[in-house]
Amino acid sequence: MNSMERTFQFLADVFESNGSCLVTERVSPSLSGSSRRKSRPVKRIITEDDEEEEAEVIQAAPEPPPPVVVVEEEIVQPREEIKCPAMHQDAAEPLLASITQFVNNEINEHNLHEDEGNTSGEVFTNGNNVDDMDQVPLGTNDFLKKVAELLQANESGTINANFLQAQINSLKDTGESPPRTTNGNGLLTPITTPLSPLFTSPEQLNTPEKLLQAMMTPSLGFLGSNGLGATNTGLLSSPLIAPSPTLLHSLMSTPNTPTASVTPKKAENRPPVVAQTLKASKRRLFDDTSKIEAASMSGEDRIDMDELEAFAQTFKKQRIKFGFTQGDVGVALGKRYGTDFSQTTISRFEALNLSFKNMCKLRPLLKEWLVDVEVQIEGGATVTDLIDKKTFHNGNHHTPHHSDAHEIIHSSIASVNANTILSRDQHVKRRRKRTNLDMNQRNALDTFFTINPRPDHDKMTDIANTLELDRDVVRVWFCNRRQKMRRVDEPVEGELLTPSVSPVFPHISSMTAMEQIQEAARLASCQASNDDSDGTSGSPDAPSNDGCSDM
DNA sequence: CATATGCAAATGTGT
DNA sequence: GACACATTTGCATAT
Repeated sequence: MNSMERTFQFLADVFESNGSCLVTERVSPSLSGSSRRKSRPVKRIITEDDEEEEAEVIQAAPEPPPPVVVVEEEIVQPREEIKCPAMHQDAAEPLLASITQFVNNEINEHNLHEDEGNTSGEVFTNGNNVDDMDQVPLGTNDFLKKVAELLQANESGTINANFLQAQINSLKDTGESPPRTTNGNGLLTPITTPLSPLFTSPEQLNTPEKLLQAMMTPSLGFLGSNGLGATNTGLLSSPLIAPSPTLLHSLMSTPNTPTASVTPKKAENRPPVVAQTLKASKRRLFDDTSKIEAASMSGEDRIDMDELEAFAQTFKKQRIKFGFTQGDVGVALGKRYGTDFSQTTISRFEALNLSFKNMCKLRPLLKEWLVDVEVQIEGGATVTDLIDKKTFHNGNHHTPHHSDAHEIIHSSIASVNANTILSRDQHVKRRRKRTNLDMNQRNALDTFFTINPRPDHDKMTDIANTLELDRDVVRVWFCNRRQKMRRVDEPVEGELLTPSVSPVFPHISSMTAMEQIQEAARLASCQASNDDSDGTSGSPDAPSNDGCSDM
């Protein structure tokens, strides 16, 4: 989608959202706690339906907005709460008319007088589409240029509601840019429709003027050549003058994608616990942490985020080009750094589905690996060679034993000058392989938890023995379980949550404590596949009998 | 088969 | 060492 398409698409959306709120309410971002999870993915490539945070960071930029041609301050400032009355279908027309009028005014005022445009502080470095606008003299910003382009095509000095609507319809129907050719509907009538009475407050983004201003602001995504915004280089594109992201979110909001402005249940000193359930489904944009981090950043650092995105993109491209799968990369990294990563992690990295911090942490590793691979290939190595090596390593993957990893690295991966890295990563603290609890173990643990969520050391040991699990695994399980329970117990508004105590056993709730204990013990012993279920070791029943006392 | 994602295990940090 | 809480990471499985 080019800027014009987006612009019109936006308009189309606006008019299409019957009965919907053009600008949805949004609570103060700083407190919104919309992300209950402290750390959320960095992904910031805005997709059509992204409705949350994102530019908060940018907005927090301390720098004052540079002098700009068209963008007025009022849209540089807006933040926090933005509400508006719902815009109904019948309000569309007046609004459309207003927009049209506004555009006309803007054009007249800013551009049509100017000749070859690009006068005052005008910068259009991204110059997308500019070239094919031969004689469009507009010089204020892309949007107006587009409008002018259309006008020109329409051979009219003005545009009107019908024309706009036609463009919108055209866009909606074809999914393409509105045609440049004459629209020819005799659409030269100046607009006379007054502003919709629905939009009156200057504080809100509910006037066509503001809508347009928003649209004309590259950082809002309606203009510019891509969704990254990184390539918008003109003054108007400067993130520093970006209007509140709130605007964007508001603008992008639809009834179906409510701005998840979840009110934090607790004060900032104790951030709300995250219910990962919902969050995980939509890892996206900047999280609170990122915002904070980014907010404290200045210029260059912030660019880093763009670099991050760019790198992720590049990385993926190269990776694919070289024929590596995500899993391959994960393993390769393991060889180099002693701690391999899963396909999942690589996938998330590429998709920017990691926290900002996490992205930053992984980037250098991936970067090095990529560089080495590139060097090797340039040095004559065939992709096949690399893949072979890679494959070879894969073979060892299943024996992720610390020391082994090093051997492997030294021997085979030598190709990729791992030496450097290795020396630096002698520590190689391997992450414990994720334990996969089977159903019986889960059930038993849940039951134990029901009985006593905080078993002491001894009970923990008993449970571990009973379930044939590492005591640490059990301990961690209880920790995580309690964590989960807290989340459930303190659900944030609007969150779907399951009962705190896992209903693993449909019948469990009707059981007495003792029955539950016995059941747990039974399961435990069953799954243990051992013989001495009669408790010669005293384990099966021990934890239960003792443990139940406190419940 | 490769990649994306839900859920939760493991880890890090501070107390 | 244990706990709470936040965060990272990966298994299992969906796409």
